[in-house]
Amino acid sequence: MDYQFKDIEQKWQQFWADHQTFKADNNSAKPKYYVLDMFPYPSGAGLHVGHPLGYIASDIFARYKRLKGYNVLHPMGYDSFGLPAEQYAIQTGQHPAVTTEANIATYRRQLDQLGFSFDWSREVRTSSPDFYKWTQWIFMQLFNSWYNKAADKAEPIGKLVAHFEQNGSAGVDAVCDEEVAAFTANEWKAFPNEEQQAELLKYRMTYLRESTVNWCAALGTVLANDEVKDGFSERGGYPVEQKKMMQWSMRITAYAERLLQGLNTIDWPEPLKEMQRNWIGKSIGASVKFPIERAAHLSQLSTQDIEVFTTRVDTIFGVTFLVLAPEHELVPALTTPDQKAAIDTYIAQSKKKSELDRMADTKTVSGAFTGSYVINPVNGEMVPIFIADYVLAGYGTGAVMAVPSGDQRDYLFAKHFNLPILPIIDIQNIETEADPTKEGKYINSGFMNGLAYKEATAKVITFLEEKGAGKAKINFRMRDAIFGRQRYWGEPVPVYFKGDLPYLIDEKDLPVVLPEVDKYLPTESGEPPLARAKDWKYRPDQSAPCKSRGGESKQGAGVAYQYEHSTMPGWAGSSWYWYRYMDAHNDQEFASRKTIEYWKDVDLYIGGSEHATGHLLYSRFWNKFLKDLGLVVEEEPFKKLINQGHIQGRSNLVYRLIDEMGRGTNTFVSHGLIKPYKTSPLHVDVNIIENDILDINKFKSWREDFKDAEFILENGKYICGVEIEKMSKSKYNVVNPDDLVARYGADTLRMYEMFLGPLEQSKPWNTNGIEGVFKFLRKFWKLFHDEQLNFRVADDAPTKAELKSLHKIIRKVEEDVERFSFNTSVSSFMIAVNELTDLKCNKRAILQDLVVVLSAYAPHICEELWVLLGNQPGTLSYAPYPKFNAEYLVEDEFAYPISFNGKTKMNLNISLTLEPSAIENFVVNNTEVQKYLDGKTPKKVIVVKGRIVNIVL
RNA sequence: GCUCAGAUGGUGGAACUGGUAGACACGCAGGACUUAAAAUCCUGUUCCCGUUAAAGGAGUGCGGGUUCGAUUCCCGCUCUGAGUACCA
Repeated sequence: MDYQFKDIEQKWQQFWADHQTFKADNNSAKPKYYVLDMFPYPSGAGLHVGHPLGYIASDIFARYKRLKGYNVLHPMGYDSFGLPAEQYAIQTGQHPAVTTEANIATYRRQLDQLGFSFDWSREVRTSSPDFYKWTQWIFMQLFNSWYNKAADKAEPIGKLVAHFEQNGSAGVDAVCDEEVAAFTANEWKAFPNEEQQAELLKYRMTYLRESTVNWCAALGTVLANDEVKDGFSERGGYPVEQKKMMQWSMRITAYAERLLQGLNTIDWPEPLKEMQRNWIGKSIGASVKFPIERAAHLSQLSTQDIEVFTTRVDTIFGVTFLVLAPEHELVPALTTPDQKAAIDTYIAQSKKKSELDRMADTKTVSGAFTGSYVINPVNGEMVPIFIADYVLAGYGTGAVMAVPSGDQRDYLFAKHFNLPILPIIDIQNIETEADPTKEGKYINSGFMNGLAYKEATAKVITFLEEKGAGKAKINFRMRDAIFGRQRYWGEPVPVYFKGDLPYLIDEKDLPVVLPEVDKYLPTESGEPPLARAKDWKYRPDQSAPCKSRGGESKQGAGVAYQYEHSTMPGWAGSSWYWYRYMDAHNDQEFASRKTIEYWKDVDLYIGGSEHATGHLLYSRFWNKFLKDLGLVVEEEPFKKLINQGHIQGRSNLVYRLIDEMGRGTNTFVSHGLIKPYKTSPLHVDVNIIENDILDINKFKSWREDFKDAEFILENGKYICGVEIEKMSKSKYNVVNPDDLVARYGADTLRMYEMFLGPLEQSKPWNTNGIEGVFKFLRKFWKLFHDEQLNFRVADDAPTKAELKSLHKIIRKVEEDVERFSFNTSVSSFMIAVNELTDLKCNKRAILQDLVVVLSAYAPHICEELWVLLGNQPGTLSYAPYPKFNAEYLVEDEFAYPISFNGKTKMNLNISLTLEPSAIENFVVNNTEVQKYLDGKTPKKVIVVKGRIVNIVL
């Protein structure tokens, strides 16, 4: 039979599904290996040809590891909460669950036809109540925990309460809100419960507080920093403004240092680690308090000082002014009556400036004087206070000490406002710009004069600490993550309110299921969509008895409390989902201790780098938290991570001739001939084009108005123009895997996607060349068949040449897969099959091993041939990978390249047993070499055994 | 601006620790088979000069350097892509 990929692929996909061939065992004597893909959001558009790239790579790896004798966990699921389904629901009234279900069905069909070896019995969906029950449960653990800096880990809140009861707030070293109260043990015990709860909320790992959020009015929701790009929402591109709101937050900053340090222990791409480091943004410096000069108008001011953060506390004698962000809370109080007008104007001005303007315009210097002064703690000098929008309210303390001699922004500001610029290091050159040098000795710096950078910094910090005016401090750029979204299609937060205070619902009442609503929009009063749910209230007294506490059932008319109306953000479910795959159907725990101890962590994670500062950071955070509570065993969840590149679209263009009136005609000019004509380019469906040549008939029937189109051809063909851009429907450049599978089969598509180039490289999709892979598979099929296409393999002993081809590929694939170089293995498979075809090899001893080696890449055709070879159906996936034997590759001769001054001129066959001196002798006396030598004696002869001979003339 | 990644034929790419640059494939050209097409097979294909299948020369973004020998290492630059942005 000929290679009937359609029948073969359907048959084996069915077989794998029926026999659960890839079901992983939670208990095995084999070593474990966990291969994970970033699970997709099931969008309505389905998969395009770029999506499976990473899945194909991980599938090859997973299949390879099975052959190598590992117990492989390779699951798949759906990150199925998200905005598009909700937007669609708003437009159509269709429940997001319905849309999501339909989209998942499409995804599943598309994934299935590519022959992935997923263990579908473990499928997860973040929007399913069985799953989000545990997302809510983890939220509850976060609510019930605080971060103990002394232990450097999160601990149950009960431990903190016990401390309060014993010692009051003294001796607590926690990561918490800034304005926590100080109290004794007795005071604590005397607090009413509400006050205790309010105080505890300032310590919890997830907490409620008023924060400035990115509010997107068009989407009716709050966005995370990484969902905002240049002042616009990443999704939809709507304007985003700053707004103060009560919001759930996650105390990820507690883990800043551990998140940073952990990066050194994991095998991730360096650029990705760098992105996380920048995001965490650790800077080591000092905080300094500048006492406010007590001018008459400041008598009412509550605070004594202005605190700044600086990384160059050594330059403090060079401070000639202070700058506050316009939004700084002390600005109104500091402003003197005669400066009030100027300050108000400036604040109004900078408020008007959008985020975008502020970024675009970094050159113009602007600011205003408050009229007030502070005292420099090191020398008692009066320092004027300005406001300017180059200081950001959200970073550090929102105030900086300005050292114009060392900082360029301060320098420009000083020039503009005619403020003094004081050099503080002897070698500083501040003629035209600031000089931030750390070399040289200090001058104009009081007790630091004559010192070098290191001693000076140490000395000034000691001085400030003794005076109580400052201390060494580490500052992080990373902020706590806002955890609430004013949307419908997300996990409900398992919290209800008594007055203003949040309380967790009882664990036995999990999951809090998303209620039905009439519309998926915010209410008229601006409440989130969940506020629309009718009679959606929590009645703690009516909830069923809790067995673990042995409580009694109290039926009756309990008080009804309001649930939290915001839902969790998109990253909630994806921050722990890999644990659920370990034990996907457990209804007692998010995953059992036993399975977690077995699978531990993800050995290989493949996905896009766009998740660097979102999903991948939040996942590490939750993992560390779960580790602190002893719920999981590893500090880092993803041991090794590979970023697959992005597949860009490759658009094809036709060129429509424009007539004298400037109107488009129905004549199209081939790309190579457009120069003399006036044309306008037009996107054309890439699916009616092959090798950039337009199929004219298909073009005519593609769109009604082109049915009478005429063409100006070159060499009888219409050649299209090419442009690389994003893959999108409007550009007609979307290539659907379904079409390619129908035409060439999944095995061809899988191998072609790998053949395209290195996995980690981004590249435009180009279907040109897929034929080469298809031909290869047919050639492979033919090895097992005679001229009449009857299956025929011989049991003869293989020849040396055949064994050499086989063992070359056995070793090559091992090496390539281990270093994720899938493209080079595909080439090597082609070479092997070309060689065996030339050798007319149809020996079972060779072909059977070749089938095993290729099966990771092209599983369907290999399963079919495996059975034709007489093996049990379904055993191929767990067959042992053939053992490489170096003996078959041993050569006794090598064609040494002979080069003169590094230029290769010829090759000479020389025995590999010869030693360098003998080789030199042989080469120099060779008549051909003599010709090149032309009677001269070589200055030097370099011989590298088994590699090269270089003759220096 | 800063950080990171990259640049090799007409195209995708290969060359793993410095050792025959262009493997493998696409495309193109020519040929075989065929009434024709598809499929298949064969030959050629980095560029320049040139021919009897000669013999040369240049060549991995640009300019230097180290080395017997550099796509690979070092220095300086150009361009492309990604991330980030007044971070004190």
